Amino acid sequence: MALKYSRQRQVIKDFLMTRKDHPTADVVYMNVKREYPNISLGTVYRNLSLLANLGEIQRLQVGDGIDHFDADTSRHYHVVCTKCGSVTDLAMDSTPYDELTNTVNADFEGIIEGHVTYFYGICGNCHKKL
Amino acid sequence: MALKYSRQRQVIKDFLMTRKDHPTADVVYMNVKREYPNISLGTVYRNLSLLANLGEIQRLQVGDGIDHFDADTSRHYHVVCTKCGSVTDLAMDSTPYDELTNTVNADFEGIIEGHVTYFYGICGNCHKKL
DNA sequence: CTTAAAAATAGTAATGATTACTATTTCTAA
DNA sequence: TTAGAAATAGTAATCATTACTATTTTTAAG
Repeated sequence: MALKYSRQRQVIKDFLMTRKDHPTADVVYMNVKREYPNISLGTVYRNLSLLANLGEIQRLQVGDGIDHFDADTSRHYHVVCTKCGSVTDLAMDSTPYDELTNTVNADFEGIIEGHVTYFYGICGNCHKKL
Repeated sequence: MALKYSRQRQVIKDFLMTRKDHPTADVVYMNVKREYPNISLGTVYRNLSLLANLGEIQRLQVGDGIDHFDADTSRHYHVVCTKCGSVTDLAMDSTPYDELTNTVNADFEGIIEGHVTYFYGICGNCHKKL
């Protein structure tokens, strides 16, 4: 099953690349619908999953039960605001990431391939409002 | 709404304390049903959520879309096996945890309260079989 | 030991994100 | 140009979890 070009997939990825707020499939759907009115929600889900599996985008499971997506595949962390639910990028070099993986691998009887970390707290915007 | 004792809640917590494999609500239900045949699935969900909110147990969202539960509320990490899906405890002191939180707080414009981390890889059992 | 109000339960229906299905349309290599 | 593979739109199904409601438990006070 060779991958075949699809206009819809391109539009979905293009849209995701314009956003830094890690939208859900439903948000992607509602926005893409504006320039592609008869796109199907199933198509959005299918392509987001496909792109995530190909490693072209990242799937984030931040704990609210809804998958979020990020077109930035470089290694970076995320902060989930416990007040407004926003998901924002966290600038940080990858040294702590590698250190943590190595520390854990040292005395684990299997193989640690990596880890996912989500930070929780009050985002900049909500903090200003207090 | 003061908390009132319930036999069901006690049985649910007692069962969870006997397990180290971080069972899902459905697994808890099936097991508790054996000694409490007419317990309801809704009761299991309601009490697991209640206990988690009270801080008496921990809810784990490991990425498989199903909530897992852990009666051990001490701070510790978990490894999710990418082969068999098992969730196992990881012995590690909390120094890396605090360090990571502090590192991130240093230049973040909001407030980081904590973070959740899940390690992914091959568990000890699956590793032996290779 | 009653009893009455609050809380919890069992059983069932509803919710909501996601996936599956299918007839039709779109891609693309020959 | 065309044929077969892949993708889509639209809809139905899935499945973990939550909501609802009549009934049962719990518990504190008389």
